[in-house]
Amino acid sequence: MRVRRLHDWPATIPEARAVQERLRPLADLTDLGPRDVELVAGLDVAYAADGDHLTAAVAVLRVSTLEVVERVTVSGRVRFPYVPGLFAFRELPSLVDALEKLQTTPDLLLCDGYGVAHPHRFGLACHLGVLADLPTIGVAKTAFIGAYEMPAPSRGAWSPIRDDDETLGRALRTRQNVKPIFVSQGHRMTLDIACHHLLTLTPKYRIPAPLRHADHLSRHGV
DNA sequence: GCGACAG
DNA sequence: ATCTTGTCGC
Repeated sequence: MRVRRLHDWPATIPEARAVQERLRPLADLTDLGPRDVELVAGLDVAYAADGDHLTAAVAVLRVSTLEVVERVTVSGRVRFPYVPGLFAFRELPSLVDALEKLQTTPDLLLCDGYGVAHPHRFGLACHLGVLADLPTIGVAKTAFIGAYEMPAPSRGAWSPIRDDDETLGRALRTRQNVKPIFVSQGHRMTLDIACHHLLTLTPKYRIPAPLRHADHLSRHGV
């Protein structure tokens, strides 16, 4: 699939911040998303022990069966340090390369990290959604910004992630008695519908199937 | 000013 | 993210 080139990859923190400010208005948080979602892609990046090389992976699954229909891997190098709030500039360059190798076009992208629940309301999921021009959901494994209360122990239970008077996402329990995942909107997807999709994509483990496959693919290959 | 801080 | 063993629970 094709990915829009809306900017060069910045090398400094001020440049990266400027890119976020410029792209933020392009993220759509009101669109309900596609009526039918058949193919969902999970994206993840694994780092080599040397801290310089990395592997970006994309796994596309058919929602109805959760079978993997396509896998793509790309090896690259770290181009940006890990800075909370600028995480996208570390992983997106290689993830975009991987997406461009994809033969199929997913209906929805699941990102490892936050979307709008971000210090400047433009996390990796929003960023990738704008560049790929596709609906995206941010799925994080640990809390970042905002406050939340632990949801009830049953699968499907959730509680809002809030920052003062705004709701930034949800702590969603995808498995009974297992700590929740942190969901936030990326692009062209409602928070409510996002959680709906995520529960469908998480029949057995804590992490949604597309992201589990991408994780394994990025570090073990296949 | 200090600490915290997606992966 | 990555470096790492055993162990509790469904």
